[in-house]
Amino acid sequence: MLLSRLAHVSQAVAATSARSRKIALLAELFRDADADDVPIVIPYLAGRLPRGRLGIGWKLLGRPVTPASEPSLTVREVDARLTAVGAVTGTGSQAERGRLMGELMAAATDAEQAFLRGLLTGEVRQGALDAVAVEGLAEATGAPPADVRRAVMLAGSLRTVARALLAQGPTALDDFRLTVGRPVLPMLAHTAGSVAEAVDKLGACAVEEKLDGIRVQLHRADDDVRIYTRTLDDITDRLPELTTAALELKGDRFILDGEVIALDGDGRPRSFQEIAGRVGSRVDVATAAAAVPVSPVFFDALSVDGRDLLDLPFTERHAELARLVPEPMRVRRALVSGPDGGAASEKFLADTLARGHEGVVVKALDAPYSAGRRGASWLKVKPVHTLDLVVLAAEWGHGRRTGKLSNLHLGARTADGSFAMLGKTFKGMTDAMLTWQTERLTELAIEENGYVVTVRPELVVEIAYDGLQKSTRYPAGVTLRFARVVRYREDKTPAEADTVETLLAAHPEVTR
DNA sequence: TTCCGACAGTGGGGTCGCAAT
DNA sequence: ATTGCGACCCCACTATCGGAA
Repeated sequence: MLLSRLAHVSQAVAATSARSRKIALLAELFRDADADDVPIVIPYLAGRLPRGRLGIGWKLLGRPVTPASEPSLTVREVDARLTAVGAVTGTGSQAERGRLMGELMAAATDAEQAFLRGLLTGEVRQGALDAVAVEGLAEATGAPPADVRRAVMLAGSLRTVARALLAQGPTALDDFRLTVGRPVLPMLAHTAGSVAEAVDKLGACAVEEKLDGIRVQLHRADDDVRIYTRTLDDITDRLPELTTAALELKGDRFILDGEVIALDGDGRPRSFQEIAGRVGSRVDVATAAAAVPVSPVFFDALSVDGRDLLDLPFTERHAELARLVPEPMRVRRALVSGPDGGAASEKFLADTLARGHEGVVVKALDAPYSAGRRGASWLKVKPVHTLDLVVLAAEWGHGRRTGKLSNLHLGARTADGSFAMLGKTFKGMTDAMLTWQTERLTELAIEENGYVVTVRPELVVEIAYDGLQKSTRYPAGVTLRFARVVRYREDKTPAEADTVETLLAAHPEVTR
């Protein structure tokens, strides 16, 4: 199959907003793909490269290359050439990778170049990623969409399922079962405004502490232990503590879901930054482990003794977990229901925060494990802080925000009356807000360089955020975590904006 | 040779708009 | 009305490479 066909379909998919039409377009293409094309075509059309590290980003894509006038590249040739790019390492590799990329781009037409560029920078923007590709695959093969989705969750890979499905037809789906040693996409949570709201929605539920660390899925088959991240990366070698912990459990075949955190001498959780740094260290693991030893804390069991627990209610899965994993290695929880459930869960949240954790996750006791989905039966609740900050600048948006000033640079007042930048945000803006702020900020502009519009610091905006973290990037030495716009405060002047001083005082643990 | 900046690729994430149910 | 998905981009961190010191 020619790459131009992919590029063309991708454009057509991007041009329609109807989900059903996107699915039909993808299905048509999948039907036409050769067996050998399938493992390439499917992920490409889902907006992802089938292999891992390429070492090519916006920089090494380099300057525009004169496009070919006629399409000639096949998807298999593209895949082979990209694989070759990824294989180049060592001294001089950046230049060589850039050169190979340039050659590939020169062989591509204008439309193909645009598609490749999007693929490599992760900006396909066709409004169809994995989930829509799954529907398309179902339509192309006549398999029930729910079964395809489930197979993808269990295989942890769209590509694998696609290949089997197109080669053998719908019966191939029966082979995808939960298997110890093969990771499944983890279940995710929605956000609720308060524990009362969450408990009210879910009925009988467990309120569990939410730990601010790295999500892990632990597999043990006899002496073989594997650890996977949320995106199914194998990080077994980076966390030897977890292998040790897994081998000490009274069972030899299981899959557990949990979080990795690090505790200080007093048993209080260390910062997310420290944990993420530890888990990200893969070259000198011993040194990293000595500096930040981590411990696993589990909250769910997906498989025990070869029994698939995914479809069992949480109550039963947790009973299995409790049988296998001793108390300190499980998250703390409280069972609540009925009219006084609200009060009990509020107290649990307060206690959890007092112990230094992030918040709670409220989980329905009767719900199955919805692998790979943001299930409605898990609701996280975290305290939200707000600040009144001043807009210092804004960046031009992309995609559906093209032509709108989008990403705001946020500043807090300092002692000398100037403003210190604390971070940026593009979240929380409605379309109306985007239009309004583009107009207003253009009026306040004092400088523009094509990307950033610097403005007179006159506009006050209320910002919600989850907490402070240390920063080497910003002058105050801190930045906001998950900042988002709540509303503009036209009733406030910049002189009434919050100060760096009060912000630091509100989060003493960060600078201590 | 060593150091440092830039880039790539991980991890963590909230909210909006639209289509479909 | 509600749900699911994709788009919008943020932060920090580590690893790697290339060029400056």
